[in-house]
Amino acid sequence: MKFLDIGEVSARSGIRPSALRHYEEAGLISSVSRHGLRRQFAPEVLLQLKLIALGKAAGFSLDEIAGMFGANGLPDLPRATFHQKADEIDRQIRELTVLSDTLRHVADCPAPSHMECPTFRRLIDAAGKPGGTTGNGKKSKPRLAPS
Amino acid sequence: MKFLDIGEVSARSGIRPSALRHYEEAGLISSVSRHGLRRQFAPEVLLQLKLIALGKAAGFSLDEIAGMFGANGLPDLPRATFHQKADEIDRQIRELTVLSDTLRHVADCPAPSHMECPTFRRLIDAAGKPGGTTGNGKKSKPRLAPS
DNA sequence: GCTTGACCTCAAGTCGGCTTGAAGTGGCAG
DNA sequence: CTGCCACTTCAAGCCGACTTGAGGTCAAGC
Repeated sequence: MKFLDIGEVSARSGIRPSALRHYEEAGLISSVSRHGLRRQFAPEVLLQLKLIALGKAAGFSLDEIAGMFGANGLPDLPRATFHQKADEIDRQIRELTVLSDTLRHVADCPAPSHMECPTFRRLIDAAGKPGGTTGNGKKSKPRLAPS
Repeated sequence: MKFLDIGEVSARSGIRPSALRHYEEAGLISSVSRHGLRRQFAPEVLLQLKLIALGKAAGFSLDEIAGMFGANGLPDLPRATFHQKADEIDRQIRELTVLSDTLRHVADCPAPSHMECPTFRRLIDAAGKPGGTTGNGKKSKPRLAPS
């Protein structure tokens, strides 16, 4: 069995060793053994890391991700939870769509004051509404992978 | 002209006074005057705050948002910039769509090991690609509104 | 057998976006 | 006039997700 040491995992995943150690500490991944001091990772970890990246992109915290995909990398949460997460993301998508539309409108609308443009206000109002979910306390923000 | 003091803005927007002061300091909003010590806000600030919420939901930092919509609340960047931001957001939307699809798949696919499911792997691979876009390495994280 | 260089641990630092706390101000109801 | 209480400022603290740095270990190549 060919294991990977942290440098190789880092090179192949683009994730820094310090972050990988951090993930291991957080229980998101696990090394199969040590070679001397050095962690040895199974190749599957690369796939797990993609999953983690995905979760992060969705705005989940490392803890949440750890909950979804155990250190073994296999998802085993109640299906309903995933649907719920997916719904949450879909809501986020709708908001982003509004934002995108709004930005394009702002770019194109010749009105002197956007605040008075009905289209603009309609767009913004639409953004405010999405489902009253707004009271929670924390939202994540995803951007793609940190280089 | 009827101005709002910070408590009223807070009540109407759901944003804490401390956050509003923070926004003012960051140049995202501005108070029109003071009544004694107290900031007086024009009612338009409520609309501006929606814009800000929108921007945050999109993952922009406060600085970026301040850049898009000045303290006057009026966007006055070069139109091309807005189109560019919109394109960026559209890209983000595509990524989130993949994630949402993946989560639903995970919830529904009966395969014993997702890692071996071709659909799953295809989705994950798709997610991995979106490549080098912003390369910035950091984006903010929105979870729902902080209560 | 000694150097090298990739790895190790642990503590502390960083950054964004606020929140919290202490100490002060001042408009307005009574 | 007095007291209240919402506001004010400023500094410090917090959280998540890492990064950085100091000091240490150790397998392998010369």
